Amino acid sequence: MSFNQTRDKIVSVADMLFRKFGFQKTSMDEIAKTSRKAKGSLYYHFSSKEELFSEVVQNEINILKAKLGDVVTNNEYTAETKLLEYMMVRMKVMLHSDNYRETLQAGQFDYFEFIDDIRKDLDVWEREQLIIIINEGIDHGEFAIDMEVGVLSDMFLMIIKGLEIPFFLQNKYQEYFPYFNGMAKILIKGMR
Amino acid sequence: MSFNQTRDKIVSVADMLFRKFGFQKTSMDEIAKTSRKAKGSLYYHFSSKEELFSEVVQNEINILKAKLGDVVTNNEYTAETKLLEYMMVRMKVMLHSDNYRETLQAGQFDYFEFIDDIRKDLDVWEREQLIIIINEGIDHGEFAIDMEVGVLSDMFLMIIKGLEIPFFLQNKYQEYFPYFNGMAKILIKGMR
DNA sequence: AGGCTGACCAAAATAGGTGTTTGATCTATA
DNA sequence: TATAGATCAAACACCTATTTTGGTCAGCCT
Repeated sequence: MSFNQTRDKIVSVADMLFRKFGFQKTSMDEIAKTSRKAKGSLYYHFSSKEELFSEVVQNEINILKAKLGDVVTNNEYTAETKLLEYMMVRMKVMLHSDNYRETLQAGQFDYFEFIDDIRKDLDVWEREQLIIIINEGIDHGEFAIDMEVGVLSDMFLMIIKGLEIPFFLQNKYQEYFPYFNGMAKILIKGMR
Repeated sequence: MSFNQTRDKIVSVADMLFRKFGFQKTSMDEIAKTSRKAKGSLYYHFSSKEELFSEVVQNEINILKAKLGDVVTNNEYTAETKLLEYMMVRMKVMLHSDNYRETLQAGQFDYFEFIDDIRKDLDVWEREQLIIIINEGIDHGEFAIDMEVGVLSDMFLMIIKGLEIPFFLQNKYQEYFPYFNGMAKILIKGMR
């Protein structure tokens, strides 16, 4: 097995186990045994358990970014549709990002501080995407905003992220998701 | 001391201690000693620790209801202003409802199931208030809604409650509150 | 009687000590 | 260079003894 094959194997096994048991309940020993590598090998490729987990989470976030990016750059959509799709796609993809979602509990405990950089990067990136959409909407005369675009973008993010906890950590996804589309429409209508 | 005086003393001491140490870290022994009553007295007035805590929480919720009720019945406000004020007042009052806020962690742990009834009552009540405001807005021609009022009310509640966790449990209140007013305005504008 | 007390109980939480598992390192190997 | 596995200190789980806890009850006081 080549360098990259071994590395990928470790990451995919780690992803599976972290998904199944969570960060703390998954040991490096278990990852080593399941991937049929020695523990030393894991530490040859990753400097720590946290770094390995970070990579797993980063992969999930890259998927999220890719799907959201598709929405933002899809020129068959109006700005309004983009905003709506952005919110819907985000929720749907997040539902399967088990490892990232686990880190949302950060507020309660003090694990996952090491993931803060990743989270902040995502925040900045999403803010940029929303600004792009909103500016596009303003240019096309779809939106008429009387406040700064950056602030508006922040508020959107605040709402979407505010819903992450009840949706995913309190398992209200099934209950609330049917309303989500209607709620997004009101939000967007408020920007016209 | 009369029956009611003793009872009030117990409740106010319990409120103080629960506020300070939380439900689990406050013992009935401590409440008894601090209020200079025998433990038996506590159990003469309240059937259990949970019931005592429930009363403390209920008091906080009654305050919240009173202040929100003032907004809803204030006829100097338009429906739009009522909605805006409702959201603002709710956040501000909630900030001081320490004991109720503690129960928001319910999703993570299994304490506080016994408070579910109280929480559901509040949900129902708030839903009613929002429906009142929205209907008023429709009657006065302020709002033009193309969906059922009950559903719209649910969505409003979902957003407000969704923000409780980041605001209060993740201590983002100071950071996010300045944006809250602007966000509420957009939401409300979406209903015109 | 109604309101309150404090000793009392079983169950739960805690403290202290032991052995195992854990994340991480290091030398050896091919 | 890439992988392996023995090895280490620290964290963790596990057991027992002790304390604390929520809750009860017979009786006291007014």
